[in-house]
Amino acid sequence: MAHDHTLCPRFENAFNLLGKRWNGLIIRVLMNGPQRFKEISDLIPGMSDRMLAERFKELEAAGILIRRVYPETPVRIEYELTEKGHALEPIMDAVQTWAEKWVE
Amino acid sequence: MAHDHTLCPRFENAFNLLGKRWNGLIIRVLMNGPQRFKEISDLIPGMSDRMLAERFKELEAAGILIRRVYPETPVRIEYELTEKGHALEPIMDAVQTWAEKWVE
DNA sequence: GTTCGTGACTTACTTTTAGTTAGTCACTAA
DNA sequence: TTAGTGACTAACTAAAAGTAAGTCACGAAC
Repeated sequence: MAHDHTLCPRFENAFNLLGKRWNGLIIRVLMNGPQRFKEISDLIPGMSDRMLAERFKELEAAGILIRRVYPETPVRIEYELTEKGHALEPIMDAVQTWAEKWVE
Repeated sequence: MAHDHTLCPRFENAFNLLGKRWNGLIIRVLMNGPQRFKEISDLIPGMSDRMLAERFKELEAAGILIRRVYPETPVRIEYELTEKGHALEPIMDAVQTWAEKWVE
């Protein structure tokens, strides 16, 4: 057998996150700073609230974002990228660059 | 209503591709040059042949790769990135960099 | 003081997508 | 003649996503 350019397991793991529907868009939207549930929902056309709630839980568990509760009246809840989440910015930028050149 | 940082439709479109399971890994593997069905299949653990065949069709339709048939005996079929596909390299590199720093 | 609206979800149900197993077809080697 | 390989395809089941409606706490409007 020849040499195998086997996949890096960290790379695979990264694409388990990014390669899941909506995650890229959610992260992209949060790059503009913390936002509330409804704001994000409004910015991503086609995504249902159910999906957004589900993704938030996964992304929080993965350490990409945090959920902050401000106990005002009415209560305000914001979602914000962690350092790990912000570190995805170069990826988002690269996608944007590619998309501008090659999409449509 | 405040300003809306609405999503760029090209970006959205790009993530329709990258945000689909297996696509990132398939593209990553093809960055190392043209490869055959079975080689790619062997390099991506957990992905079935059915999925690979389906993804190839989609990625070919999206202009990311081409299917080349070499009429030898036995016939040899290779999948190769197009220019558009190769242009995804900075994204793959950015994912790799992020993964090395933040995954596991 | 009851309905109306908003924000952040949850539940129940349907459809779509993915995973699993087996099969096909054209060869070639034993 | 049988077994194996490469590149798929078909049939079926399981998991994920989509859709619609509901909940709960509140505050404002009629």
